[in-house]
Amino acid sequence: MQNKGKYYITTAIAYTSGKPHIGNNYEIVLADSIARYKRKDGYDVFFQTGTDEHGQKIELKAAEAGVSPKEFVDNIAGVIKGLCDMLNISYDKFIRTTDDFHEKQVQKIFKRLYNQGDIYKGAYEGLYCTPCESFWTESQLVDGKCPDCGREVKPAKEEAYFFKMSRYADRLIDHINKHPEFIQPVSRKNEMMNNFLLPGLQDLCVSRTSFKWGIPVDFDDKHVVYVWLDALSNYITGIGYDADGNSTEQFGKLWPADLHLIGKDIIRFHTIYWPIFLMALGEELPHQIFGHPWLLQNNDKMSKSKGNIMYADDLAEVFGVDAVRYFVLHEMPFENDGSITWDLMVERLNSDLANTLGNLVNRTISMSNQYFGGVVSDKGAAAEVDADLKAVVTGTYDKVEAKMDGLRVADALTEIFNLFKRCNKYIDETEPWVLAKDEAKRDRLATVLYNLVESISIGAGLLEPFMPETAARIMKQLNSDIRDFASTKTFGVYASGTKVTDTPEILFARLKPKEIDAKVEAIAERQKAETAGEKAQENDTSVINAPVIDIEPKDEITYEDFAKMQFQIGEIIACEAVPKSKKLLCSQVKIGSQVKQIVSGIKAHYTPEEMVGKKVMVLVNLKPAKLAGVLSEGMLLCAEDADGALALMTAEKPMPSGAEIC
RNA sequence: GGCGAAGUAGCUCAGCUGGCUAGAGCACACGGUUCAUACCCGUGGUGUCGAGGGUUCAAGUCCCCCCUUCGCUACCA
Repeated sequence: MQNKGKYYITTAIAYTSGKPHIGNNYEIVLADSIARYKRKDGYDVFFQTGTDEHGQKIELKAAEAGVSPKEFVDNIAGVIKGLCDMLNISYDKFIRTTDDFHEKQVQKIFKRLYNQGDIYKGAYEGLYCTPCESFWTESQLVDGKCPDCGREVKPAKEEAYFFKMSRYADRLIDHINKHPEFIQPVSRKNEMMNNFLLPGLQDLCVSRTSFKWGIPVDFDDKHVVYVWLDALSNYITGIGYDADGNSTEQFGKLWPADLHLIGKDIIRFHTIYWPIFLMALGEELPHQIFGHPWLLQNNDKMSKSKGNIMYADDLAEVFGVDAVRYFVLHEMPFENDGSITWDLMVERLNSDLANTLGNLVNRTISMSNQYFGGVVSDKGAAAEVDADLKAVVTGTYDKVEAKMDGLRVADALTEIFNLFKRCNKYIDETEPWVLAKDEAKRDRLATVLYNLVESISIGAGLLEPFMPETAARIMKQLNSDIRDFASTKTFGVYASGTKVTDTPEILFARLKPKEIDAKVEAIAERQKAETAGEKAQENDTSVINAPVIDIEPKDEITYEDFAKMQFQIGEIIACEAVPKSKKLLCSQVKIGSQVKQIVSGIKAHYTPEEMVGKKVMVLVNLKPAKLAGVLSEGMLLCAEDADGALALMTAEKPMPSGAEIC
């Protein structure tokens, strides 16, 4: 194949807060298939993946585990890299955001953007609404007041750096409109335009002072660079970008990226903030960003304590690496989420891999051995039925190519399997076992088997980017080299007279769903045991390493300020979800002899049933307000942890409804 | 509440700018075959194309309204 130019593809970098499950690994298998395909198709491919290793969550998790953040991420990054290698991921570069060169460049980038005036510090002082905990731009204010609650906005207390997004918004809108392929699938493009770009972009906070585990802002070391400027930059730092203009030759060659493959949850950051950062740096924008759907396990939430998380290494142990690759690639639709279960895995393995492909290779080799001692020769005894077989087989590359151009990887695989199905049909059409009984048809029989071996070779050549091990195993049994794409378009390349193996190996063994039950059960038990172990460990270290949370201090208040607030114990006597709202619960709260209706955003943490009967802390004299159209006459108080989990405040000893809290 | 997507055979889904008797895979049933991993090949669907209106010679495909599910977003006192 001629050189078609460079192709730079990336995945999102994986967050090192824990071991990723199969739903996370899906992305990198998809990226690997595309990378291998493009490479084989004549592109000079550079494929980068890696890990995102900073942030408060990791700082906390490391503290919980009683190790330094660096030790923590070293461990997880090792696990993630191990999974990549296990899955045969052909990455050219595995970048870690704790890599020295990355950290240095992020600092330089930050400084440069600051010097250019794209990043500014505390410019929002005076436009911060404390009750709403929101920053507002001048244009968003209504009569100079908070557009949400109508109250005065005050100077911000949190010192932070912001990126002036609005400066580039129009250019980005223009770019998106002129490049319809930029955001894939297109439905995502509309979401970005309608929700963020057209209503007006807010500036983005790009630094934090509330935790330390990050890249320090070198000219103001109270601050660390907040996630996106750090993480997204990996796409350029990994290939030798330099913010001072001394980028490497490699960077000049590879940038802009041809494809950023990411999950649909982070499309906003890749299609809005990242392009704008690049514009600010004067670099070209990536050609395409594909926000792929998710691979879900049933509709069941995966959790370790339930023992139902599917990890790539467990799956590979039961089914084999290529079966896992096949499954995630085949089962994933282009736009909607796919689902994975053990039963579905078994079904796909049996029908596609064992029956259609494995059995085809096996029966072909068996016949060659049986009739010709394994020697496959083209005797030129053609017949009419051969024409269609050859047409289908040699035409498959073009079909696959068309699908891959549109990133329709699942459909590309289907085309390849259609080739194998056509081969099975060809066996029925030619009936080699009948030919074998007639000595006069020996040449014809040889030719039929040659045609089959040649067809399988072509199919294996096409299959290689998706299932590299399988392709290699097939060609080893056929005693020939793997085919390049060019030679999959010509029939008759397999060397006539080659002897295939006389001990055909089963490529994929059929499985019965029951056979894997025991293995699945063992995996579940192991996961449960691990969580139990982790919990025990947490308890052991909880006294010395208990995680703590620091929040931004608010202004000092006087006793008079405090005395204005009336807190009482309230008993929740009824509770129901607020219709048409996703997060709100509406409770009837008995406070002394009166009953107040209070709406709270805690649906994700408590069910209405759980709420009823609780005696909780209530701020009683808060001005009533309507939430989602429902009147709320007070506030239930909760504690909130770093992950946003909520816990209602209750009295330490039983207290009657209405008791004052003072 | 705003914006958007989807609702097609038991299951998973294709059906582009409207056009001939609405398709594929899996599962199921029957028939054929035996080289092969009880495999392969063939045959089999009266599906209200979510409900109801409308445009048109013609609508799963366009318009209106409704229902359901999902995504993004807002609210979250």
